[in-house]
Amino acid sequence: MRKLTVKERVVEAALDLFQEKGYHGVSVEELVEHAETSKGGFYHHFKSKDDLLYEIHDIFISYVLNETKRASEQYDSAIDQLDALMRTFMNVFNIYQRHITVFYNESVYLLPNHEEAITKKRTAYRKLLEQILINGQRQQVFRQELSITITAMLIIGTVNWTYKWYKQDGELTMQDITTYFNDVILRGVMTEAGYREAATKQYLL
Amino acid sequence: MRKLTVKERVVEAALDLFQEKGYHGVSVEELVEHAETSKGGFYHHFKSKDDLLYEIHDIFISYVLNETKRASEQYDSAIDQLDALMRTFMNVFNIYQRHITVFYNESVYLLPNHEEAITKKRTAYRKLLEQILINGQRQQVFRQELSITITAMLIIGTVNWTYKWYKQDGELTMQDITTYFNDVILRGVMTEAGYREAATKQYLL
DNA sequence: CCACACAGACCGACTAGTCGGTTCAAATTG
DNA sequence: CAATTTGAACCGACTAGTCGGTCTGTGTGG
Repeated sequence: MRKLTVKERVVEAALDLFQEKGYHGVSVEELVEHAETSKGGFYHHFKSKDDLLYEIHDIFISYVLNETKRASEQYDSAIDQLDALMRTFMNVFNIYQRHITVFYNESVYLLPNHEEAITKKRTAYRKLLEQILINGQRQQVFRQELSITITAMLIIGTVNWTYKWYKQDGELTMQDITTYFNDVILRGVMTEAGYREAATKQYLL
Repeated sequence: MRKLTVKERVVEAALDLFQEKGYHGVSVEELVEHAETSKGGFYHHFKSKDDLLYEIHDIFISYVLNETKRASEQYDSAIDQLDALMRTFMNVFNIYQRHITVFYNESVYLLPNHEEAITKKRTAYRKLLEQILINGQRQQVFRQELSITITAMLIIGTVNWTYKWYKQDGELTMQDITTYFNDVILRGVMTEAGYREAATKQYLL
């Protein structure tokens, strides 16, 4: 385990403190104390307190976006793609839950200054999911009468909300949760043909 | 339309401003200006700025809790109950979307001071939903292998997340959205017997 | 005249960000 | 290889401003 840089220590401290007390509940003073650095050190690496919040967001959203793209490109079947997307997102919880929590709690304060950069990546992610749903309709495995937009929102809502209640040391693992989610969502969106494919591939309980 | 009281004007102003700029993005100064009152007026009605945030939350959660209880008590069938719960929650969006937005965005800052009061009502709501799912399993209309906890979280996540993207003046009405949500979720959780009941009752697309 | 609703000047605590200064390791030079 | 230079990393006292909350005063309806 290599020694952490100051910048990394600051991010670590921020994740712990922001998650607990919120962005506005933690002063830069308190932050640098936990990170075992100083005000000077902090402002050497970050333009502002706001800038730190943005970086935390970007670390996480970039990772999710890349991983999801990579994962879904490995498959042709929309059912496989949807499963991959879900698993990818749920996997990053184990690494990035603190980032996600901080991001969703504080995004109101972040938006005015970094709106463009944020919206871009979030839209890209939504499009990725919507494309999978469209693929599924083309492949006749997802029902034609589905609204792409609303279905996408249902899925995003389901996975995103997990940050509000998932506990890493709880009795449910991310594996379990994803399996359940996939089961309910797939059954909810699939056609008969899709059902047969998913059953064969053991996606259902 | 009767004249609004100072207290009501403050709450109205808070909902508009907090939704846009967040709780910490709005000073009491700015708030009372928008509400066309003064600091004295504000502190005559509220113990603190924090207290206002709590009231906003309580107005909304109390309403949802009562309405949901009332709605689900009207039915014996778990399918009807789940539909009623969904419709109730989605309906309050048209009245309380601003409350909900403020509440979820700022709940981190609210918790330390009002933890007990908040947790109580939120837990009550979750229990209500879980009980409906259990009823459904007893009635053999929801699948036995469902995890009550995870399914409840999927549903709560789906409906709660709506505050992030639903626009009152958008092309989708809350009616449309709820119908889609119900369709996907019901298909996801039901047994064959449940499917026949729901189809008869026109809950599916 | 008194209780209540409200006004707004004021206070004190707190905090984001600055800035002159220090350290130290690596690059440059003679 | 020592002597010297350089500059990035880091420090922390300080500032300028903000903002939640208080307090005294004032008008008003009963």
